[in-house]
Amino acid sequence: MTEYRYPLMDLWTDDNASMVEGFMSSNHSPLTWPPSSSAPATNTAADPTKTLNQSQSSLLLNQENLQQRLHTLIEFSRENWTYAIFWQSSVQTSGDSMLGWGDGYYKGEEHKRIQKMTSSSAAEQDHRKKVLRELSSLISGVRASADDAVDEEVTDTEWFFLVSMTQSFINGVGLPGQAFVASAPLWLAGSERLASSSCERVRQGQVFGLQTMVCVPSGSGVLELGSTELILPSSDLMDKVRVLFNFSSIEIGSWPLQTDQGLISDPSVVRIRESVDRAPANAPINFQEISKPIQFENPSSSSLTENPSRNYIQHQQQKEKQSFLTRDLNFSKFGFDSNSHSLKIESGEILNFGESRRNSSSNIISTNSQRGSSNEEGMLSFTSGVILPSAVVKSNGGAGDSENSDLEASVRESESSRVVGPEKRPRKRGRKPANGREEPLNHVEAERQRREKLNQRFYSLRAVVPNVSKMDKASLLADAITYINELNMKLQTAESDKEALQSQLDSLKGLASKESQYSGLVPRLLDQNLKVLNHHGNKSPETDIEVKVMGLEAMIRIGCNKKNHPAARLMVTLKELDLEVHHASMSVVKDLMIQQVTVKMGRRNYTQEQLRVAISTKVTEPQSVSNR
Amino acid sequence: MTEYRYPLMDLWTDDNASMVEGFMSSNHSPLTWPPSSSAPATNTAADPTKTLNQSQSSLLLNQENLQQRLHTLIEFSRENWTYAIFWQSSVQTSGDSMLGWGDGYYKGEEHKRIQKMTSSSAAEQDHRKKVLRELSSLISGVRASADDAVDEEVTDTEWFFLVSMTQSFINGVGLPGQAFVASAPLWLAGSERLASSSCERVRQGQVFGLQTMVCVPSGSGVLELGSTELILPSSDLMDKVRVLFNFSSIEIGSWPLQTDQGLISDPSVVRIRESVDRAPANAPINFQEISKPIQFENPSSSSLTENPSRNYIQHQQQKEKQSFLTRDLNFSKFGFDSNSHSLKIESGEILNFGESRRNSSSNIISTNSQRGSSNEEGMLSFTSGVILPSAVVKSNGGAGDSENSDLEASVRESESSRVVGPEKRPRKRGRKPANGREEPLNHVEAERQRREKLNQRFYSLRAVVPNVSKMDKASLLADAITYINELNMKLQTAESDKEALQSQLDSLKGLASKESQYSGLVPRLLDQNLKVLNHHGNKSPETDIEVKVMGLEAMIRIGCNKKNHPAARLMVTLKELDLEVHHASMSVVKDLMIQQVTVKMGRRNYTQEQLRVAISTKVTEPQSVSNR
DNA sequence: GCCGACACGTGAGAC
DNA sequence: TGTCTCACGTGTCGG
Repeated sequence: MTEYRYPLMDLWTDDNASMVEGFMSSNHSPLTWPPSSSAPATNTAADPTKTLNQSQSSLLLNQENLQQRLHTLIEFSRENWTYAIFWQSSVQTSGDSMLGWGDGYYKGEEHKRIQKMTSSSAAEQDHRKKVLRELSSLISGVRASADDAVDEEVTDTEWFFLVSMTQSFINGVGLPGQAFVASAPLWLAGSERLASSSCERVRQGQVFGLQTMVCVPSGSGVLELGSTELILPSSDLMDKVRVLFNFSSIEIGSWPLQTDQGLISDPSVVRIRESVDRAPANAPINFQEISKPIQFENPSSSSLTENPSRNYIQHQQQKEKQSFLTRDLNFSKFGFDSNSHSLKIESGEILNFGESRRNSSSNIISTNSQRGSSNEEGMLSFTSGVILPSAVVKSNGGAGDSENSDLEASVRESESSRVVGPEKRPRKRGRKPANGREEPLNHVEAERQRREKLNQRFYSLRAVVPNVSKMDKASLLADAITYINELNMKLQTAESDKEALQSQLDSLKGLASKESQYSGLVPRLLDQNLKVLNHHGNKSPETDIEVKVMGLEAMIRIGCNKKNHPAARLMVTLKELDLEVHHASMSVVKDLMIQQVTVKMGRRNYTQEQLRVAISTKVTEPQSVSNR
Repeated sequence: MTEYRYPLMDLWTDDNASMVEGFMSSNHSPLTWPPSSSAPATNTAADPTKTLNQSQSSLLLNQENLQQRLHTLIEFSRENWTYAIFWQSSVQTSGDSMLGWGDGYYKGEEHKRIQKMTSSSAAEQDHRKKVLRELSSLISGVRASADDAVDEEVTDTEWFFLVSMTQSFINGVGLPGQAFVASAPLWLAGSERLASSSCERVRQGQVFGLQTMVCVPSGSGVLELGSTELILPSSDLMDKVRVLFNFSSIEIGSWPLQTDQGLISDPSVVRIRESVDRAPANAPINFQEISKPIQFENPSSSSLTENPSRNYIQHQQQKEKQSFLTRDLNFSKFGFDSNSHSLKIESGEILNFGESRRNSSSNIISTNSQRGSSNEEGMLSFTSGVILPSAVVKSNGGAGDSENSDLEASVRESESSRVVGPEKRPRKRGRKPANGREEPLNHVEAERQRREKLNQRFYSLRAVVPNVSKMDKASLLADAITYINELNMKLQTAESDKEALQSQLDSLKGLASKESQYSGLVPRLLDQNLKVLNHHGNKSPETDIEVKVMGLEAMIRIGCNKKNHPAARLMVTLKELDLEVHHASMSVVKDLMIQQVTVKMGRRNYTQEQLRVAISTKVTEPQSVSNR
């Protein structure tokens, strides 16, 4: 595949600034999380050279785009989700798989703004504000008005969302982990359900006012949604997730309703159950230990493939090796060094190893400003550091964690553009101090960042446009244009179809209502169908299901109303459960259809109860989206 | 509005070349008009300063995008349109309004390829080929293999489309003009209807095999569609036009069916009725006379607004004034000068006055290669020249007309990159011949064109993405991304709604079908569904299907391999066909599954053959992955 | 060696 | 004033 690589960066920092500002300052609604909020993500692999190869698969999650998708998912959903988080999976050097913060979008609770604080005490509130204030002060200098921040209340869910950034789940731990390992969505609705969960995080969510939490595995991670409202499972959400997060691999079309217990086939996978959540808070963060073993600093040991662009990276590493060391060394300072108040984030600090070359005058460590990169060869695997202080609800360690690279960037920036007092360690190496004039050098940097930003956008676009033929920028744009046109077209067609159907329906309704005989039945049917429109699958009352499992064979007998093609539903269900129909017979008596099927279990073995539950949930669901 | 201006260019010429090639050469199907075909357009105003202001309204039609939209409109339409043309409106200095060629997309007649020539005589065919050959020779050098062009037949509609490029309509003349003036769509269906039209063009269309012609006013012009098939009016098309050509102003939502006569409120508007069409063919084209009075050459007389960017234009004009003159002077040569054989079109010749500055080394007249610009301050209003030879079906005047700026571009190009024999007039002004070395100069030019192309794409993207906030490139990209996501979302929602409605409808139909009176609607619906079903037709070999229809009941027997859940497929198929299962039985013998089903037909009545085809296509389809 | 695509540094306009 | 965006010419890489 000879495609051009676009550097995969996360975000441009002007949006960062707005995020911080939006969250901190009082004149913005603190409940509306700006679209670009994010925090360091976990990377997909600790070895950057491996990640480089991965980055050439064009389906990689890219942060910006991720944010957009989360945004779209939440805002266009019928249900009122409070937040969405994408937990990004990664493989540690130890071989463990881990889910860490990928990106998140916080919408907030709509009607809670007035009677804001329901559960949290004033002390807790003070604590939160304090943390945020410290965080804010760390990033102060972003805007002049940042000092008067955090006088706004911090809602429970807001806080829950915030601290989520620090969490991670190893090897199937917790709700996201379970969903990921089982490759099956988990839907917890109802406070009791949440409260009784085995997942500490879920219980905490319940404490913070959540009533619904959902985890949907999707591609390289897990999508988590939470709501303070009670939201029942619907295929609608699944469809949306499939559309927005279609990573070609995972099929989430049909899924039995599951609790977070059960259905995890191999219990041994859950190794370190909740150990993360029980890690001590306030643990000092020493990134030094963690970043050291990362191969990134040892280019000679990671010559896996002779990828030409990889040579760039290595070359880049050679040049910047020492800077990395110093950065990592200084890294533990963040959040504890009160001198960093004066640090300033310049817009557009972007981690930029994805770019191929730099000319000699610019061996800059252009770090990603807001989030650790989760998707490019440049990512530094700070994630291993993120694991440690997870679930830190107090002290600035937790919150500050999300800002580490930001701070790093600001450190670098302060070196390059401002004259900072001498440090113990030779921090200043990042930039050649003298290159003649100083002003154009900054300009150069700014321009570089602008280019970077643009490229970032390009890559994001690349991710949402299917079938981009030539990886070429121009072709990409052209394809995007045609794609948009096609989408408009399809949408238009779909909606005119919808209209036609609706009118057809209306006329039919008019007819049907004239019939005296059916007038009793029609309203019910309509009702039921309207529910279908709302995508809530409720059981029709008069369905009885009998399942008998005998060894590898099973017998299923269902009696139900003949409407809505129960035979099709049952057969599709069996197909999805991977049950091979051995014999089947359906008969209709008046309005009742009786189906009797014998199946052979294929690769999967279900218990009688599992089978019964799966079939009954699936079959009584009016609408299955499995076929299309 | 403080937005950055993107240069509004029409097309990049590599696509041009492919267009010419695709149309000319024999190894490409000549019926498939490449997506980038186009021809000189009329401008929206003769005064460039006015146009400049217009160009800052972001809704301006841009050629490339126009082409895309036409493409989309045709290809995604249910009906089988043969071509689509957008007639761009413009205001002459005389105050007259005029519709001229904006852009066109030719799809062709699908099944006519074999028995291609139906009406045109061999002489006519020769004539067409000759014209095309001359045209081809004019542009020869584009590709090495361009010499053996035009041995393919030129179909009637192809020719009709081609000569349309030369036509224009003043003040409500002709079908497009009437539609434009009346702001109402005109739909002519049926040969008689066309033949009896007052519009010469329409009658000619009928002669060339069209059965349907439609003109829909849209924004700054009129969209014309034609088809060799009989297509009855539908709101579907109108909707599509509204979506694709939504210029915010014109509402074409509901409209009475109208002929081309009548409904023009002010008959006086139709001033020069058909005078254009009756202009003598073969009239020599003297652009000199026409281009002279155009204000464009007289910047001092057009100081309407003190737009800063306008200063650029004027400055630009000052610099290039003389070139324009020479160009226009030389213009009449095109198509008659056999010496121009050796001219070459290099890719990416773009009319480029929209760009603000050029450094001193590049006072180039970068002309638009294929089409005259219809939308930017740089447009030359060649349209006034185009009027004259309109409806010229013979002589190369008609066809060559569409290539004038192309030729101009090639002239310029030949000057810049190749050493051409000395011309009578000082053509060479376009480029400073010496700037030191020669090789990097070409590189510079290439790079410039590449940038131009990119900008062009950007602008096109800008046109299809609504609500682009900041005109900034990066923001544009970001907005495009969110827009795509939103579209996907909406589409998904719409389709699930559609599905829900459909099922609702199905269930209701089940009820209503008991009323015998309402089977009149069925055939159309059925047809539609069968088309959908016939979309894919790969049958697996060892499936045998037996269908017997007896009145309202039908019996289906299928024997096939038990793999891939044939029962589920059959049941889903029956569900989709709205067949109510009365009884079914499936049994497996070794690898063979035998299914036997009796169904009752609901609202739809199928013939035995219909049912058999529908079921077999559907059931033998392994997986229907309609989306993506 | 030519061509296309890209990133880069740079000067300049806009706010 | 700085900040941001842009177009331009150039060096360079890969096909």
